[in-house]
Amino acid sequence: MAKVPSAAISRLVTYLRILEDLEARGINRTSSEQLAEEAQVTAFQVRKDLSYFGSYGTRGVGYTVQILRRELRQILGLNRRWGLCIVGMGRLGQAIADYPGFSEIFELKGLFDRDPSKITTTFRGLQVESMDNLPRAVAERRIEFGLLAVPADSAQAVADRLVESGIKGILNFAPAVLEVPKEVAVENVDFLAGLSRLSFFVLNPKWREEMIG
Amino acid sequence: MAKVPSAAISRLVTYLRILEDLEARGINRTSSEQLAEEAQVTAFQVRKDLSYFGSYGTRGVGYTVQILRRELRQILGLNRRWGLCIVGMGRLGQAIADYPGFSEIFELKGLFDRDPSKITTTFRGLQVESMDNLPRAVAERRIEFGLLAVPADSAQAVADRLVESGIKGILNFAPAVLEVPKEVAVENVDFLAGLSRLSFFVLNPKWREEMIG
DNA sequence: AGTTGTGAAATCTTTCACAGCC
DNA sequence: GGCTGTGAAAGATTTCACAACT
Repeated sequence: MAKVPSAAISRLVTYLRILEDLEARGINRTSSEQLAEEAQVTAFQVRKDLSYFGSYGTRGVGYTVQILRRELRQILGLNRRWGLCIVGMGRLGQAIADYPGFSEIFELKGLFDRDPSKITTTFRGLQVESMDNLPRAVAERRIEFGLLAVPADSAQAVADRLVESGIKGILNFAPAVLEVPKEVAVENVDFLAGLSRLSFFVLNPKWREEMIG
Repeated sequence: MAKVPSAAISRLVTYLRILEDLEARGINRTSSEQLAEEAQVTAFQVRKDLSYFGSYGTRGVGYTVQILRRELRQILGLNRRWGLCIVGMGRLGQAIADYPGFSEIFELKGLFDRDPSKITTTFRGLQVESMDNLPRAVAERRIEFGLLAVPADSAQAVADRLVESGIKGILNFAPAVLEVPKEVAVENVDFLAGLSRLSFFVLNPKWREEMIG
Protein backbone atom coordinates (compact mmCIF):
# COMPACT_ATOMS: atom_id res chain seq x y z
CA MET A 1 0.00 0.00 0.00
CA ALA A 2 1.50 3.30 -1.11
CA LYS A 3 2.18 6.27 1.10
CA VAL A 4 -0.86 8.47 1.50
CA PRO A 5 -0.47 12.24 1.39
CA SER A 6 -1.89 13.60 4.61
CA ALA A 7 -3.73 16.24 2.62
CA ALA A 8 -5.67 13.36 1.06
CA ILE A 9 -6.91 12.33 4.47
CA SER A 10 -8.23 15.80 5.20
CA ARG A 11 -10.11 15.70 1.92
CA LEU A 12 -11.63 12.35 2.89
CA VAL A 13 -13.27 14.15 5.78
CA THR A 14 -14.77 16.62 3.33
CA TYR A 15 -16.05 13.86 1.07
CA LEU A 16 -17.64 12.20 4.05
CA ARG A 17 -19.49 15.36 4.99
CA ILE A 18 -20.76 15.67 1.42
CA LEU A 19 -21.89 12.04 1.36
CA GLU A 20 -23.78 12.52 4.59
CA ASP A 21 -25.47 15.52 3.10
CA LEU A 22 -26.40 13.57 -0.05
CA GLU A 23 -27.74 10.72 2.03
CA ALA A 24 -29.86 13.10 4.10
CA ARG A 25 -31.30 14.41 0.84
CA GLY A 26 -32.27 10.89 -0.17
CA ILE A 27 -29.72 10.67 -3.00
CA ASN A 28 -28.08 7.28 -3.22
CA ARG A 29 -25.84 7.41 -6.24
CA THR A 30 -23.01 9.81 -6.93
CA SER A 31 -19.86 10.22 -9.02
CA SER A 32 -16.33 11.49 -8.63
CA GLU A 33 -17.46 14.51 -10.62
CA GLN A 34 -20.26 15.41 -8.25
CA LEU A 35 -18.09 14.91 -5.18
CA ALA A 36 -15.37 17.01 -6.81
CA GLU A 37 -17.73 19.86 -7.50
CA GLU A 38 -19.02 19.96 -3.94
CA ALA A 39 -15.57 19.60 -2.43
CA GLN A 40 -14.04 22.18 -4.76
CA VAL A 41 -11.37 19.87 -6.09
CA THR A 42 -10.97 17.96 -9.36
CA ALA A 43 -12.60 14.61 -10.12
CA PHE A 44 -9.10 13.20 -10.67
CA GLN A 45 -8.23 14.13 -7.16
CA VAL A 46 -11.30 12.49 -5.68
CA ARG A 47 -10.61 9.24 -7.48
CA LYS A 48 -6.93 9.28 -6.60
CA ASP A 49 -7.64 10.00 -2.94
CA LEU A 50 -10.02 7.07 -2.74
CA SER A 51 -7.67 4.80 -4.65
CA TYR A 52 -5.06 5.04 -1.88
CA PHE A 53 -7.41 3.02 0.28
CA GLY A 54 -9.23 0.77 -2.14
CA SER A 55 -11.85 0.82 -4.87
CA TYR A 56 -15.33 1.54 -3.75
CA GLY A 57 -17.16 2.43 -6.95
CA THR A 58 -18.44 0.73 -10.06
CA ARG A 59 -16.95 1.62 -13.45
CA GLY A 60 -19.46 3.10 -15.79
CA VAL A 61 -21.83 3.71 -12.91
CA GLY A 62 -20.33 5.67 -10.03
CA TYR A 63 -20.50 5.30 -6.27
CA THR A 64 -23.32 4.20 -4.02
CA VAL A 65 -23.62 6.95 -1.44
CA GLN A 66 -24.32 4.63 1.45
CA ILE A 67 -21.45 2.28 0.67
CA LEU A 68 -18.85 4.98 0.13
CA ARG A 69 -19.98 6.72 3.27
CA ARG A 70 -19.60 3.55 5.29
CA GLU A 71 -16.13 2.93 3.85
CA LEU A 72 -14.96 6.46 4.60
CA ARG A 73 -16.25 6.29 8.14
CA GLN A 74 -14.37 3.04 8.51
CA ILE A 75 -11.14 4.52 7.14
CA LEU A 76 -11.40 7.59 9.34
CA GLY A 77 -12.30 5.67 12.47
CA LEU A 78 -15.70 7.30 12.69
CA ASN A 79 -17.68 4.10 12.41
CA ARG A 80 -17.91 3.97 16.17
CA ARG A 81 -18.25 6.49 18.94
CA TRP A 82 -15.32 7.25 21.17
CA GLY A 83 -15.57 7.59 24.92
CA LEU A 84 -14.75 11.13 26.00
CA CYS A 85 -14.59 13.21 29.13
CA ILE A 86 -14.54 16.98 29.31
CA VAL A 87 -12.32 18.61 31.88
CA GLY A 88 -13.39 22.16 32.69
CA MET A 89 -17.09 22.87 32.57
CA GLY A 90 -17.03 26.63 32.11
CA ARG A 91 -18.79 28.26 29.20
CA LEU A 92 -16.41 26.73 26.67
CA GLY A 93 -16.77 23.19 27.97
CA GLN A 94 -20.54 23.56 27.99
CA ALA A 95 -20.69 25.03 24.51
CA ILE A 96 -18.57 22.18 23.16
CA ALA A 97 -20.69 19.50 24.83
CA ASP A 98 -23.74 21.00 23.16
CA TYR A 99 -22.18 21.26 19.74
CA PRO A 100 -24.37 19.62 17.10
CA GLY A 101 -22.89 16.42 15.80
CA PHE A 102 -20.82 16.07 18.92
CA SER A 103 -22.68 13.02 20.13
CA GLU A 104 -22.31 11.33 16.76
CA ILE A 105 -18.59 11.14 17.30
CA PHE A 106 -18.26 11.01 21.06
CA GLU A 107 -20.02 9.30 23.87
CA LEU A 108 -19.77 11.63 26.83
CA LYS A 109 -18.67 9.60 29.82
CA GLY A 110 -17.53 12.14 32.34
CA LEU A 111 -17.49 15.83 33.19
CA PHE A 112 -14.86 17.18 35.54
CA ASP A 113 -14.22 20.52 37.16
CA ARG A 114 -11.92 21.82 39.84
CA ASP A 115 -14.60 24.10 41.28
CA PRO A 116 -16.52 22.29 44.06
CA SER A 117 -19.57 24.51 43.49
CA LYS A 118 -19.97 23.07 39.98
CA ILE A 119 -20.00 19.51 41.26
CA THR A 120 -23.65 19.55 42.15
CA THR A 121 -24.68 20.55 38.62
CA THR A 122 -25.81 18.17 35.93
CA PHE A 123 -25.18 18.53 32.25
CA ARG A 124 -26.45 16.35 29.45
CA GLY A 125 -27.50 13.85 32.06
CA LEU A 126 -24.09 13.65 33.70
CA GLN A 127 -23.17 15.09 37.05
CA VAL A 128 -20.01 17.15 37.16
CA GLU A 129 -17.37 15.32 39.19
CA SER A 130 -14.34 16.21 41.25
CA MET A 131 -10.97 15.91 39.58
CA ASP A 132 -10.15 13.23 42.12
CA ASN A 133 -12.41 10.82 40.28
CA LEU A 134 -10.54 11.27 37.00
CA PRO A 135 -8.06 8.36 37.10
CA ARG A 136 -10.67 5.88 38.14
CA ALA A 137 -13.19 7.13 35.60
CA VAL A 138 -10.72 6.84 32.72
CA ALA A 139 -9.81 3.32 33.73
CA GLU A 140 -13.29 2.03 34.45
CA ARG A 141 -15.49 3.69 31.85
CA ARG A 142 -13.41 3.20 28.72
CA ILE A 143 -12.77 6.89 28.32
CA GLU A 144 -10.46 7.17 25.33
CA PHE A 145 -10.23 10.91 24.87
CA GLY A 146 -10.06 13.85 27.21
CA LEU A 147 -11.12 17.29 26.09
CA LEU A 148 -9.35 20.12 27.84
CA ALA A 149 -11.41 23.27 28.34
CA VAL A 150 -9.64 24.76 31.33
CA PRO A 151 -7.83 28.10 31.76
CA ALA A 152 -4.32 28.36 30.37
CA ASP A 153 -2.61 28.31 33.73
CA SER A 154 -3.89 24.91 34.72
CA ALA A 155 -3.86 23.30 31.27
CA GLN A 156 -0.48 21.61 31.58
CA ALA A 157 -1.21 20.21 35.04
CA VAL A 158 -4.55 18.81 33.92
CA ALA A 159 -3.00 17.38 30.77
CA ASP A 160 -0.42 15.60 32.93
CA ARG A 161 -3.17 14.07 35.03
CA LEU A 162 -4.97 12.88 31.93
CA VAL A 163 -1.79 11.26 30.64
CA GLU A 164 -1.16 9.59 34.02
CA SER A 165 -4.68 8.26 33.95
CA GLY A 166 -3.86 6.44 30.74
CA ILE A 167 -5.90 8.52 28.34
CA LYS A 168 -5.46 7.73 24.63
CA GLY A 169 -5.76 11.23 23.24
CA ILE A 170 -6.11 14.82 24.35
CA LEU A 171 -8.21 17.33 22.47
CA ASN A 172 -6.81 20.64 23.57
CA PHE A 173 -9.17 23.59 23.59
CA ALA A 174 -7.28 25.39 26.33
CA PRO A 175 -5.33 28.45 25.23
CA ALA A 176 -1.96 26.87 25.92
CA VAL A 177 0.70 24.89 24.13
CA LEU A 178 0.93 21.57 25.88
CA GLU A 179 3.87 19.29 26.33
CA VAL A 180 2.44 15.81 26.10
CA PRO A 181 3.68 12.54 24.64
CA LYS A 182 3.29 12.64 20.88
CA GLU A 183 0.90 9.69 20.71
CA VAL A 184 -1.55 11.49 22.92
CA ALA A 185 -1.72 14.83 21.10
CA VAL A 186 -4.70 14.87 18.76
CA GLU A 187 -4.40 17.04 15.68
CA ASN A 188 -7.23 18.22 13.49
CA VAL A 189 -9.83 19.00 16.06
CA ASP A 190 -11.89 21.35 14.04
CA PHE A 191 -15.49 21.12 15.07
CA LEU A 192 -16.10 24.55 16.48
CA ALA A 193 -13.56 26.40 14.45
CA GLY A 194 -14.04 27.32 10.92
CA LEU A 195 -16.42 25.12 10.01
CA SER A 196 -18.55 22.53 10.27
CA ARG A 197 -16.57 20.01 8.48
CA LEU A 198 -16.48 17.65 11.38
CA SER A 199 -12.80 17.51 11.28
CA PHE A 200 -11.93 14.97 13.83
CA PHE A 201 -10.71 11.59 12.84
CA VAL A 202 -8.87 8.69 14.28
CA LEU A 203 -7.33 6.94 11.37
CA ASN A 204 -8.04 3.26 11.22
CA PRO A 205 -4.99 1.45 12.67
CA LYS A 206 -4.71 -0.42 9.41
CA TRP A 207 -3.80 2.83 7.69
CA ARG A 208 -2.37 4.90 10.48
CA GLU A 209 1.24 3.94 9.89
CA GLU A 210 1.41 5.06 6.32
CA MET A 211 0.20 8.47 7.21
CA ILE A 212 3.04 10.31 8.74
CA GLY A 213 2.71 13.01 6.11
CA MET B 1 8.18 37.64 -6.40
CA ALA B 2 7.82 33.89 -6.53
CA LYS B 3 4.74 31.93 -5.68
CA VAL B 4 4.53 31.14 -2.01
CA PRO B 5 3.40 27.70 -0.82
CA SER B 6 0.44 28.25 1.47
CA ALA B 7 1.99 25.82 3.92
CA ALA B 8 4.80 28.34 4.27
CA ILE B 9 2.33 30.96 5.43
CA SER B 10 0.99 28.67 8.14
CA ARG B 11 4.53 28.14 9.34
CA LEU B 12 5.07 31.89 9.48
CA VAL B 13 2.33 32.00 12.09
CA THR B 14 4.25 29.42 14.11
CA TYR B 15 7.49 31.36 13.82
CA LEU B 16 5.70 34.47 14.99
CA ARG B 17 4.39 32.72 18.08
CA ILE B 18 7.92 31.52 18.87
CA LEU B 19 9.38 34.99 18.39
CA GLU B 20 6.80 36.45 20.74
CA ASP B 21 7.72 33.84 23.29
CA LEU B 22 11.44 34.64 22.89
CA GLU B 23 10.77 38.33 23.22
CA ALA B 24 8.74 37.76 26.39
CA ARG B 25 11.74 35.89 27.78
CA GLY B 26 13.99 38.85 27.05
CA ILE B 27 15.93 37.11 24.28
CA ASN B 28 16.70 39.39 21.38
CA ARG B 29 18.81 37.40 19.00
CA THR B 30 17.95 34.11 17.33
CA SER B 31 18.87 31.91 14.38
CA SER B 32 17.16 29.80 11.77
CA GLU B 33 18.40 26.82 13.75
CA GLN B 34 16.73 27.87 16.97
CA LEU B 35 13.47 28.75 15.24
CA ALA B 36 13.58 25.43 13.42
CA GLU B 37 14.02 23.48 16.61
CA GLU B 38 11.07 25.19 18.30
CA ALA B 39 8.86 24.94 15.25
CA GLN B 40 9.79 21.31 14.60
CA VAL B 41 10.97 21.92 11.06
CA THR B 42 14.42 22.17 9.47
CA ALA B 43 16.57 25.30 9.47
CA PHE B 44 16.52 25.16 5.65
CA GLN B 45 12.79 25.41 5.74
CA VAL B 46 12.78 28.39 8.05
CA ARG B 47 15.20 30.28 5.84
CA LYS B 48 13.37 29.37 2.66
CA ASP B 49 10.01 30.37 4.12
CA LEU B 50 11.35 33.76 5.10
CA SER B 51 13.13 34.21 1.79
CA TYR B 52 9.82 34.21 -0.09
CA PHE B 53 9.07 37.54 1.51
CA GLY B 54 12.47 39.16 1.88
CA SER B 55 15.66 38.95 3.88
CA TYR B 56 15.38 39.90 7.47
CA GLY B 57 18.53 38.51 9.03
CA THR B 58 22.23 39.22 9.06
CA ARG B 59 24.63 36.69 7.60
CA GLY B 60 27.04 35.33 10.13
CA VAL B 61 24.89 36.68 12.93
CA GLY B 62 21.27 35.61 12.80
CA TYR B 63 17.98 37.41 13.33
CA THR B 64 17.02 40.16 15.71
CA VAL B 65 13.93 38.87 17.48
CA GLN B 66 12.19 42.22 17.57
CA ILE B 67 12.81 42.97 13.90
CA LEU B 68 11.78 39.58 12.59
CA ARG B 69 8.70 39.67 14.77
CA ARG B 70 7.69 43.04 13.39
CA GLU B 71 8.24 41.86 9.81
CA LEU B 72 6.17 38.73 10.30
CA ARG B 73 3.35 40.66 11.89
CA GLN B 74 3.46 42.97 8.92
CA ILE B 75 3.37 40.10 6.42
CA LEU B 76 0.52 38.38 8.22
CA GLY B 77 -1.52 41.53 8.67
CA LEU B 78 -1.26 41.32 12.44
CA ASN B 79 0.51 44.63 12.89
CA ARG B 80 -2.83 46.26 13.56
CA ARG B 81 -6.05 45.26 15.23
CA TRP B 82 -9.09 44.52 13.15
CA GLY B 83 -12.57 45.79 14.00
CA LEU B 84 -14.86 42.87 14.79
CA CYS B 85 -18.41 42.23 15.86
CA ILE B 86 -19.75 39.02 17.33
CA VAL B 87 -23.19 37.89 16.27
CA GLY B 88 -24.78 35.49 18.73
CA MET B 89 -23.93 36.03 22.37
CA GLY B 90 -24.70 32.58 23.75
CA ARG B 91 -22.10 30.61 25.63
CA LEU B 92 -19.93 30.18 22.56
CA GLY B 93 -19.91 33.87 21.66
CA GLN B 94 -19.06 34.76 25.22
CA ALA B 95 -16.30 32.17 25.51
CA ILE B 96 -14.74 33.43 22.29
CA ALA B 97 -14.85 37.06 23.35
CA ASP B 98 -13.00 36.11 26.52
CA TYR B 99 -10.37 34.08 24.77
CA PRO B 100 -6.86 35.19 25.77
CA GLY B 101 -5.07 36.96 23.00
CA PHE B 102 -8.34 37.80 21.36
CA SER B 103 -8.00 41.50 22.00
CA GLU B 104 -4.49 41.54 20.57
CA ILE B 105 -5.91 40.71 17.19
CA PHE B 106 -9.38 42.17 17.30
CA GLU B 107 -10.97 45.31 18.58
CA LEU B 108 -14.46 44.36 19.65
CA LYS B 109 -16.84 46.92 18.22
CA GLY B 110 -20.25 45.33 18.50
CA LEU B 111 -22.17 42.45 20.04
CA PHE B 112 -25.42 41.36 18.47
CA ASP B 113 -28.12 38.90 19.41
CA ARG B 114 -31.57 38.06 18.16
CA ASP B 115 -32.91 37.52 21.67
CA PRO B 116 -34.39 40.78 23.04
CA SER B 117 -33.78 39.64 26.62
CA LYS B 118 -30.02 39.66 25.99
CA ILE B 119 -30.06 43.23 24.76
CA THR B 120 -29.92 44.71 28.22
CA THR B 121 -26.76 42.81 29.11
CA THR B 122 -23.26 44.17 28.86
CA PHE B 123 -20.17 42.22 27.98
CA ARG B 124 -16.59 43.42 27.92
CA GLY B 125 -17.95 46.95 28.24
CA LEU B 126 -20.24 46.66 25.25
CA GLN B 127 -24.00 46.43 25.41
CA VAL B 128 -25.56 43.67 23.33
CA GLU B 129 -27.53 45.19 20.46
CA SER B 130 -30.47 44.24 18.32
CA MET B 131 -29.73 42.78 14.92
CA ASP B 132 -31.43 45.82 13.42
CA ASN B 133 -28.40 47.90 14.31
CA LEU B 134 -26.05 45.64 12.38
CA PRO B 135 -25.86 47.38 8.99
CA ARG B 136 -25.36 50.78 10.49
CA ALA B 137 -22.78 49.53 12.98
CA VAL B 138 -20.70 47.86 10.27
CA ALA B 139 -20.75 51.00 8.16
CA GLU B 140 -20.11 53.52 10.90
CA ARG B 141 -17.68 51.79 13.25
CA ARG B 142 -15.21 50.32 10.76
CA ILE B 143 -16.19 46.78 11.59
CA GLU B 144 -14.14 44.64 9.22
CA PHE B 145 -14.94 41.16 10.45
CA GLY B 146 -18.04 39.48 11.74
CA LEU B 147 -17.81 36.40 13.92
CA LEU B 148 -20.76 34.07 13.67
CA ALA B 149 -21.66 32.21 16.85
CA VAL B 150 -25.34 31.51 16.18
CA PRO B 151 -27.25 28.22 15.90
CA ALA B 152 -26.97 26.33 12.63
CA ASP B 153 -30.49 27.14 11.48
CA SER B 154 -29.98 30.88 11.42
CA ALA B 155 -26.33 30.89 10.33
CA GLN B 156 -26.96 31.41 6.63
CA ALA B 157 -29.48 34.21 7.16
CA VAL B 158 -27.15 36.03 9.51
CA ALA B 159 -24.23 35.55 7.14
CA ASP B 160 -26.32 37.10 4.36
CA ARG B 161 -27.04 40.11 6.53
CA LEU B 162 -23.36 40.51 7.31
CA VAL B 163 -22.51 40.38 3.63
CA GLU B 164 -25.21 42.93 2.80
CA SER B 165 -23.83 45.18 5.47
CA GLY B 166 -20.55 45.25 3.60
CA ILE B 167 -18.48 43.16 5.99
CA LYS B 168 -14.95 42.28 4.81
CA GLY B 169 -14.74 38.83 6.28
CA ILE B 170 -16.75 36.26 8.17
CA LEU B 171 -15.27 34.02 10.85
CA ASN B 172 -17.68 31.16 11.03
CA PHE B 173 -18.01 29.36 14.34
CA ALA B 174 -21.57 28.28 13.66
CA PRO B 175 -22.04 24.58 12.94
CA ALA B 176 -23.07 25.15 9.35
CA VAL B 177 -21.50 25.29 5.93
CA LEU B 178 -22.11 28.77 4.61
CA GLU B 179 -22.55 29.97 1.09
CA VAL B 180 -20.89 33.32 0.99
CA PRO B 181 -18.85 35.17 -1.61
CA LYS B 182 -15.34 33.77 -1.68
CA GLU B 183 -13.66 37.03 -0.70
CA VAL B 184 -15.61 37.10 2.52
CA ALA B 185 -14.93 33.57 3.75
CA VAL B 186 -12.04 33.56 6.20
CA GLU B 187 -10.00 30.39 6.42
CA ASN B 188 -7.65 29.42 9.18
CA VAL B 189 -9.55 30.62 12.17
CA ASP B 190 -7.89 28.49 14.75
CA PHE B 191 -7.84 30.25 18.05
CA LEU B 192 -9.99 28.05 20.18
CA ALA B 193 -9.36 24.79 18.46
CA GLY B 194 -6.27 22.84 18.78
CA LEU B 195 -3.82 25.23 19.60
CA SER B 196 -2.90 28.18 20.82
CA ARG B 197 -1.03 29.04 17.80
CA LEU B 198 -2.99 32.16 17.09
CA SER B 199 -3.90 31.03 13.69
CA PHE B 200 -5.67 33.93 12.24
CA PHE B 201 -4.09 36.10 9.64
CA VAL B 202 -5.03 38.51 6.95
CA LEU B 203 -2.24 38.41 4.47
CA ASN B 204 -0.79 41.76 3.62
CA PRO B 205 -2.38 42.89 0.33
CA LYS B 206 1.11 43.17 -1.13
CA TRP B 207 1.42 39.39 -0.88
CA ARG B 208 -2.15 38.23 -0.98
CA GLU B 209 -2.29 37.67 -4.74
CA GLU B 210 0.60 35.28 -4.92
CA MET B 211 -0.85 33.11 -2.27
CA ILE B 212 -3.67 31.18 -3.78
CA GLY B 213 -1.97 27.95 -2.77
C1' DA C 1 -21.52 4.40 -23.58
C1' DG C 2 -20.02 5.78 -19.37
C1' DT C 3 -17.31 6.13 -15.17
C1' DT C 4 -13.84 4.25 -12.23
C1' DG C 5 -8.99 3.17 -11.02
C1' DT C 6 -4.10 3.98 -11.85
C1' DG C 7 0.75 4.45 -13.96
C1' DA C 8 3.20 8.17 -15.80
C1' DA C 9 3.89 13.22 -16.63
C1' DA C 10 3.67 17.66 -14.80
C1' DT C 11 3.77 20.58 -11.06
C1' DC C 12 4.68 22.00 -6.58
C1' DT C 13 7.28 21.77 -2.15
C1' DT C 14 11.11 20.65 0.52
C1' DT C 15 15.84 19.69 1.01
C1' DC C 16 20.37 20.69 0.15
C1' DA C 17 24.87 22.76 -0.94
C1' DC C 18 27.18 26.57 -1.19
C1' DA C 19 27.83 31.44 -2.60
C1' DG C 20 27.37 35.77 -0.34
C1' DC C 21 27.92 38.75 3.33
C1' DC C 22 28.90 40.29 8.15
C1' DG D 1 34.38 31.84 11.07
C1' DG D 2 29.67 31.75 11.00
C1' DC D 3 25.00 32.13 9.52
C1' DT D 4 21.86 33.79 6.01
C1' DG D 5 19.81 33.63 1.42
C1' DT D 6 18.93 31.06 -2.81
C1' DG D 7 19.40 28.24 -7.26
C1' DA D 8 19.28 23.58 -8.26
C1' DA D 9 18.30 18.63 -6.97
C1' DA D 10 15.37 15.55 -4.72
C1' DG D 11 11.07 14.30 -3.23
C1' DA D 12 6.06 14.58 -2.80
C1' DT D 13 1.64 15.63 -4.63
C1' DT D 14 -1.49 16.59 -8.18
C1' DT D 15 -2.94 16.24 -12.84
C1' DC D 16 -3.75 13.67 -16.71
C1' DA D 17 -4.68 10.09 -20.20
C1' DC D 18 -6.41 6.02 -20.87
C1' DA D 19 -6.99 1.07 -19.82
C1' DA D 20 -10.35 -1.61 -17.30
C1' DC D 21 -14.64 -2.79 -16.27
C1' DT D 22 -20.07 -2.66 -16.03
